[in-house]
Amino acid sequence: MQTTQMLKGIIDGCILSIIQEGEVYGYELASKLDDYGFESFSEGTIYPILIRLQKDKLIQSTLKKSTAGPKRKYYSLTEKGEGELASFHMRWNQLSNTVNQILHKGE
Amino acid sequence: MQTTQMLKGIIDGCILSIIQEGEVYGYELASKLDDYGFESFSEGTIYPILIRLQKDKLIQSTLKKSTAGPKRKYYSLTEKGEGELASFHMRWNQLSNTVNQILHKGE
DNA sequence: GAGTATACCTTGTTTTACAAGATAGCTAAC
DNA sequence: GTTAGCTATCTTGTAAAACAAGGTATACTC
Repeated sequence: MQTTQMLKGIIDGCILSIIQEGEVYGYELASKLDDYGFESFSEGTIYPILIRLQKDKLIQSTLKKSTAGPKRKYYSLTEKGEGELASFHMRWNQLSNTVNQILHKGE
Repeated sequence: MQTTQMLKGIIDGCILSIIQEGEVYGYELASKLDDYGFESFSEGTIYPILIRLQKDKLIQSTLKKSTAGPKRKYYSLTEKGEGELASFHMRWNQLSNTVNQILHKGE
C-alpha cells in the first residue's frame, strides 16, 4: 500500500479543480500537481486521465503554439465538467469526514 | 466517476483502523463500515481485502463460535499492521491536506 | 547537425473495487 | 425432519485505474 494507490479517482477531481483555475496543458499540469505535493504522477498517469476526461466531455481542448517545443493542448472545463467538479467537492467532503471519523474515533 | 471509485486503497487503512479498536469479523465489519457512511461495500469487496491484509501479515485471525450461524473469523492487528496503520495516518493527512489545498485554492 | 528541453501519446502490467453467486452453519416453526 | 431465514465466509469474473517504460515530434542553441 503506497501513497499513490490511495488516489484512484481523486486525481480526476484535483485535475478538474486545477483546470478550473485557468487553462492548462498536460505538461504544465504534471508540474503543478508535483508542486502541490503529488510527487508520483508521471505523464503516463496524467495524459490518459486527460483523454478520459475529454472523452467524457468534462473538459475541452485547444491547441496553441509553444514558445519552445511542439504545440500545447490547453484544457478548460465544460459545463458538464463544472457540474462534475461540484459533485466531486461534495463527495470529497463526505469521504474525508468519514475517514477522519474512523481514524480519530478513539481520540 | 462514482463515490466508491475514489476509495481505492483508503479502505485498507479504514479497515485497519476499525480492527485496531477491537477484534472484528468480516460480516460485522461490513455493517460497521456501512454505519460510518461507506454505503457501497459489499462482502465481495471486504473479504478479499481481509484476505489480502492477512497475506501481507498486517492482521491475524482466530475462529470463534457464533451465537447463531457458522464460526466467525475474528481479526486483530499484528505489529506490522500497527506500523502500517500509523503510516496510513500520515499518508492520509498529507493526502487530505493536498486535496483540500487544491480544492480551496480560490477561496 | 547534435544536444537539450519541451510536449504529447501508447503499450502493457498490476492492482483494485465490485457484482454475483456458491457454500455452509445454526435456529425456529411447522 | 425439513423448510425457511438469518448468519457467516469465500470465489469467480469483470471493469477500471494507476503507473512504468518507452516512443515520437517540435524548437531552440551551440
